Amino acid sequence: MNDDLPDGSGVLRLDHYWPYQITVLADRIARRTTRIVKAHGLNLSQWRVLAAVAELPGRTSVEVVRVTPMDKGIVSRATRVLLEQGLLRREASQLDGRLSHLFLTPSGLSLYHALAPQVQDISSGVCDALDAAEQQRLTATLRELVRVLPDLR
Amino acid sequence: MNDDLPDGSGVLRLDHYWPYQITVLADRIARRTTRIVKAHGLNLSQWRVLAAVAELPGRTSVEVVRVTPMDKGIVSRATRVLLEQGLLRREASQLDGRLSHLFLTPSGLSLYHALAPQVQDISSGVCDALDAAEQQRLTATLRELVRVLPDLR
DNA sequence: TCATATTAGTTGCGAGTACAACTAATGTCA
DNA sequence: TGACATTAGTTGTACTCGCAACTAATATGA
Repeated sequence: MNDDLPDGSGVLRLDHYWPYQITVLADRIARRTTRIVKAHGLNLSQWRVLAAVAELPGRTSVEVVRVTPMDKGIVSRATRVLLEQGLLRREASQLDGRLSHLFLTPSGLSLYHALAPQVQDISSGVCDALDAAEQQRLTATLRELVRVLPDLR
Repeated sequence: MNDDLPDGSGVLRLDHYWPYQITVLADRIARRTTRIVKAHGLNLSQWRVLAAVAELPGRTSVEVVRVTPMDKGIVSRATRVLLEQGLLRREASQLDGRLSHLFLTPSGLSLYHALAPQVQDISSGVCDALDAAEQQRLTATLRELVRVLPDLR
């Protein structure tokens, strides 16, 4: 992909460089998501923990870290706040005393169901710009990139 | 794109949701880039300013903010450090006393030429996973998404 | 030409993040 | 069994960021 390579002068063309495009997009998505969840008293990390637990109830902190671009320290602090706010509930594992499973409380679930559609609206308008085939290709390609670019943590 | 929609239960499937995939990818790119430039005494913001000025010498701070997912305060601080380190040079505009143009010094340019290939290597290995057509489509689609999802700042 | 609005850039400060050190529980293997 | 390594999760700390307030220069328009 020549778009990814510098021109003759050895200078990186930012707007033709896909890692840079992804960085810009991710920043815009994060700002919009932050704005939405902040209106309900959450920061972005707390929202991500909530969403990860909603997706698969019973996830442990380590599992949240694995599916999420967050440090385990951040997950720990976000979890504590969500527990204090009564949005999350924690159950110590019977099998392994080190870990505990996270679940949404009823109020956590209702907050999640209030927020998730708004967060999805960020992308739904954008998706209209792409036809179905393009969208399909995009997610497939992104999934491949995620697979090929492993996490260094 | 059904992949972007929640399943019947109203729960967002993170790994099928492209904004989330982009967030994960951007995080991995940022961590790797940070690691590379930190070894040369820069943080990520400082590197971004350096790269933006290298791409188009004479850019002002506001122009750097426009092409970059950074707050003007962050750009201001990053610029000051780069000026102090002798990597950047500033020229007050003759036409408008409020703005000044930024240029790389010789040592700034040589640092840029040392770092840029390493930063590019982050993606070049990854690109091998995609054939040329896929890569072409990816950048085109991303450019479209960037266009359609405007910056809120 | 003067009052008002806008823009470029800086700075203060509260909040959030990264990284590493730490505790406690479990796994490994002689 | 017992020494040692690994893993889950927490916490301390320095750094970074986001936002808004601020200064100074330019634009606007009666």
